[in-house]
Amino acid sequence: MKKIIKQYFNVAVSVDNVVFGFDADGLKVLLISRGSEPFPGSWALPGDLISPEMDLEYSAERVLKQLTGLDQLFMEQIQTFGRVDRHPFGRVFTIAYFALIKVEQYHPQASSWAKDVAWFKVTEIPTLPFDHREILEYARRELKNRIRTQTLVFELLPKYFTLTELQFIHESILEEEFDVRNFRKKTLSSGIIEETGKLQKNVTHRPAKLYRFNASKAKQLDFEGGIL
Amino acid sequence: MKKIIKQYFNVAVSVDNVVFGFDADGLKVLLISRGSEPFPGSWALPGDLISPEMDLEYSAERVLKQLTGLDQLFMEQIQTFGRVDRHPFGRVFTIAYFALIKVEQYHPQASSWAKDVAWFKVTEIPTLPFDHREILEYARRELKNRIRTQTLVFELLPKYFTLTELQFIHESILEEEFDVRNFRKKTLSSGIIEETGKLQKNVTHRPAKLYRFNASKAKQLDFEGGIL
DNA sequence: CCAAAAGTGTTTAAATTACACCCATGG
DNA sequence: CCATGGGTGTAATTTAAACACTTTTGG
Repeated sequence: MKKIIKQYFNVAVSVDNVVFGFDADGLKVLLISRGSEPFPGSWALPGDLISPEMDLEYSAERVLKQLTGLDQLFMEQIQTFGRVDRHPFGRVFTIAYFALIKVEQYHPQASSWAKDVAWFKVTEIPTLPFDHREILEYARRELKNRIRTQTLVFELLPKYFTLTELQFIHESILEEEFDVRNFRKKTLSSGIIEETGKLQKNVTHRPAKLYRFNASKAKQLDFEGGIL
Repeated sequence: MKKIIKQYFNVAVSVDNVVFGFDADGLKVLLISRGSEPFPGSWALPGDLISPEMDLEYSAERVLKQLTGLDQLFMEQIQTFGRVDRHPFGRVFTIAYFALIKVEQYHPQASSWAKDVAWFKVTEIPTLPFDHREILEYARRELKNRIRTQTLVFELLPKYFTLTELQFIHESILEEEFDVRNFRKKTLSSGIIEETGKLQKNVTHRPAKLYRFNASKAKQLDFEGGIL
């Protein structure tokens, strides 16, 4: 028993969060500027070693909150990365999560050892330490899959949104274009988004109708897949 | 740095493998009878603590080989489980993998601390220790998803198989029935399975044609999804 | 000749794709 | 009145679903 502890209970576990956000110029990822070893000064996924006393799910939320102030986000586990040499301090397994955020409604702020925090377009990511690049690419693929098979696109949109935004977000994530009329027909016929009667304000063109996701209708219809 | 080591490098990581097999009476899972603490004598998923010197992927293969003799199987990571109290010896994160096996072509044998090894129908699983029940159910759901989105059903079938077997395996995994004619139309039209000219032998009814998966054709067609 | 599973086509309904013009607003 | 993005319908094609009888073999 003592031998077992010595032989096996000597590794560490971390979580790394891939936080996706969405705004007028497309899909973004939240990175922090590291203020401690290893790799101080470099942009990286908000992640940290986790303490043995907390459940895994909760640890992921806590790390994110500690580094960025973000809380109460939609989060799901994606994959664990365990290459022997992925961390310079020793053997660290990292469990990657992704989180989806309504950019307008939260204001991430660096805290703890994070010196800064910023959104980066997914097409303009700087060099990342550890295997964070690999984790990010994996997360992007998973987001593609899950946007098609789960009803989670609304986690990225504000409460009121236009169909054009809904289409643009799908196009950004799936890296594919859709026909405007077919897209509208399909999404509206799902029965899970509804008109609000409101219109866009202060736009220099015909104002678009604002829609909202009807979660209770979705539940009632047993709607669980993607909207496309 | 020393503090960090003391504070974080004191947990363990294990892998647990959910090995799916398929034969005439349906979908099976391979379990071992545990010959060591904790839970000696109980049936469990073949899994074990892993050593800090090996890559994660390789650890999963190695644990499976050590306990059951099985090697060179198709394996994929599914999810990591990290409830604080899931292991009585301390904080153990476990990374679950699933493996798919052609039952006819391998003969699992208990070794190391596994005292026995046996196939159990997925509908007749005994009580399992740790959170193995939860892991198994998660693996079944993942298998359902992946059978529809990846070309992996052939990992469970022998080299030569009948279309009835192909249909039965889909029905077993997806827990859903399909129309014979529609099933055959769809699978054959995929272009990735081919007749071999061979027939079943020693059956007490009209012998079925034997087909085989044409992997190079699949690659050529960029066929990546499920066959249904 | 019987039992048991293999094998085979057509019709209907539903979903997907392709495609082009007018509308409402602010400046 | 112009620029900008919002908004709309129909026909053609493809895909999915429903459905019942004949064939081949071994015993």
